[in-house]
Amino acid sequence: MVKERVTVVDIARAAGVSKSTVSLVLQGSSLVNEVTRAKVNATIRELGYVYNRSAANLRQSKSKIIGIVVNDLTNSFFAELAVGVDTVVQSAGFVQFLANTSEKIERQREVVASMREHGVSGLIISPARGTEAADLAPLVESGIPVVLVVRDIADAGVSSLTSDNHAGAMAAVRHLIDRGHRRIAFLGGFPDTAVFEARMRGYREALLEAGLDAADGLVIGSAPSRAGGVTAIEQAMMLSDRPTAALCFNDAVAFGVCDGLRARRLEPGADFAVIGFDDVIEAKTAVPALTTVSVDPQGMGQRAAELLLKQINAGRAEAESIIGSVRLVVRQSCGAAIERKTREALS
Amino acid sequence: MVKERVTVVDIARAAGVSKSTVSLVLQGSSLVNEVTRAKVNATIRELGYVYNRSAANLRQSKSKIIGIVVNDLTNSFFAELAVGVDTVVQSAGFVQFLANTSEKIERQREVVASMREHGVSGLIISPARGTEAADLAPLVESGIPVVLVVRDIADAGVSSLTSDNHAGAMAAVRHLIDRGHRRIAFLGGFPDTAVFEARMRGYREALLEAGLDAADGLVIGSAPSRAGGVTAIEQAMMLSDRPTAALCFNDAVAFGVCDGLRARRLEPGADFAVIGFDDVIEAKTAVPALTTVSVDPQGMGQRAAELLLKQINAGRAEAESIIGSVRLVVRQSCGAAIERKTREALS
DNA sequence: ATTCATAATTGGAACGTTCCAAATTCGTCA
DNA sequence: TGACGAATTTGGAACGTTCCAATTATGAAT
Repeated sequence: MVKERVTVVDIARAAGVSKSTVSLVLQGSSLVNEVTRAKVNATIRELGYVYNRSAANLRQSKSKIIGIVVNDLTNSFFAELAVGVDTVVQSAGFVQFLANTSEKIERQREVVASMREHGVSGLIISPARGTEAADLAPLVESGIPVVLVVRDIADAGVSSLTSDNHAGAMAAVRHLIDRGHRRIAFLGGFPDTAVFEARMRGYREALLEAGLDAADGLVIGSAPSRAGGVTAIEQAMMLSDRPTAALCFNDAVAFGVCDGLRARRLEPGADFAVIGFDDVIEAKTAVPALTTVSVDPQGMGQRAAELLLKQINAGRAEAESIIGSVRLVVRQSCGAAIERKTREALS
Repeated sequence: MVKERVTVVDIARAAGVSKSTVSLVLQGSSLVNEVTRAKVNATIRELGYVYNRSAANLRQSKSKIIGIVVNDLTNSFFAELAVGVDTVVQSAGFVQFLANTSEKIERQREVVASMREHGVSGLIISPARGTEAADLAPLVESGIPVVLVVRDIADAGVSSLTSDNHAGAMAAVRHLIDRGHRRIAFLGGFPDTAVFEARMRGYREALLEAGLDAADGLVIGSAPSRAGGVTAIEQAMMLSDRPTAALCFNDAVAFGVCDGLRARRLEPGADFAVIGFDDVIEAKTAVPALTTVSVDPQGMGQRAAELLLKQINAGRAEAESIIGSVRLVVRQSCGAAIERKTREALS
């Protein structure tokens, strides 16, 4: 049962042409006559030939592989990002190496090295916490296009695709203020990340703009996960002067906050307004449907892939930083004000 | 800026040894003297050499790549499965090609072909709906180990790792019956899949065992997603004789069912019992915490990877079918805790 | 018939590694 | 000193492709 490999020379011999001709057919060259092309293709099918990309890579040192490394595939935001990348990358005839770092910088070093050894022709990376420009230096030195997604790294000299976290956070908080909220918390996320910093800055700015003071006590960090959201809201509810609304670091945290509220017999949307960030796929079907700042992870993955492919094809493109715009999607979880108004109207 | 490649010969020249020696060092052979090894390693670092796996693959036709293809990466069950695979595969020095088929058989064909061309030394696949044994035939003929996960395919002649869907469903339904439920629905999932069939059979059998009749009307299919769960429960509630409990096809459906119940002002766990299947990571933090049949997706990914690696190392292992055991994790969505508390209060 | 342009085809030399058989060095023992 | 075995080292020859320069076939124009 151990079949030995069928190679181009086998095909060539069987079809009565030279291996060069077979190679030409394989790459769809227009140089080859229609009838020979047909004959060769027939032979290929007949002998069950499979193309050996390792060999091809060796000769023409450019592979059809791109790498994508994410810090937490378990988070559906990143899973969706990955499928976004996958769709465009696939249809461009590339294939993706996907690695998950679980936020561990050591693991990230390994996988990046491994990808380099495999000759990826480009890399999309959502870097683990604490990644520095130096970690990416070898890549850029060897001329491999890199695009950072979600998290930017200062002075890395590579392209990046982030979203307008600052504007998104401002829009969300303004909305809460418009609805009459005065004590608004910012819940979840690790404070030492650039994304946290940007969202928090937007939150602060919107508060100041409205003449509200941005007390530090209402900013409560946590793991950026559902479980983290639960603990963050618990902490928030222990405050002497409780908030009535919260902007959450991301949707996962927001769901956790909803869970935590229910555990206290508070109905999210009615008794407390919550807004998320990301607009993951579950946001619209959840009950109450989550008001959130839409980042469109899948679209982001697609754009990142397009950017990367552009750089790969261009040979050597200079770094560009794209800040994707973002929009507030108002659904039900921030409906506190409405409910209150209704209640007042009834009384 | 365009650095040309540093190769083993460059290292050899710089270190004053032959390329063979460098190669030996690279593979950590014990044949080479300690001091030369050190010298070579120093040179490697100094010149910034990066190993070229394409070249190595070409020579010793076995790569350090395994492929994993899943039918829906957006579903966190599969995302977790993928990270499970990733962890063990990484630490064995392999790297994974991950592809998402979005349940499209055509896409699956492409990605499998592509992986073959890249010379993966093994493949883990959760096949798209409608995959037949013939689709995998080329793989097995060329001696590439394949392990099916989650969904088995009859007569494919490859290893498979599934979970005991039948027993899990029975346990769940028995539990509901024990709690006094008599009208129990089976919600969600595509009826034309083996997994659906197995779970449904378990559901039926548990009902019959208890002398309840398994009316067809209580089995309602839908997309195996959160949105599908919403529609399924809506349909169930339109029945003249409504169910009081449901076993859901998977956790995503179960969450959707909870959403749908809330939309009707029914509290899952209190007014209606729901049990999921899979035990995804959110199941324990959701409110109410989801009672579910635990399948441990990450562990499943790990076991699949281990099985695959075993076969890769063994050269040619015969197919084995593993049916992972499964256990019911009782949390709050089936009303268990509440009932218990009530009972204690009464006594 | 000859010439010439164009279309098609083709050998061989890479690409960067591993593997094999053979060669070299080294220490030890007679 | 010579011989011998073990420990190291080393030249090629692969591996399966692509690319280049060169060759051959084709057909039209003279």
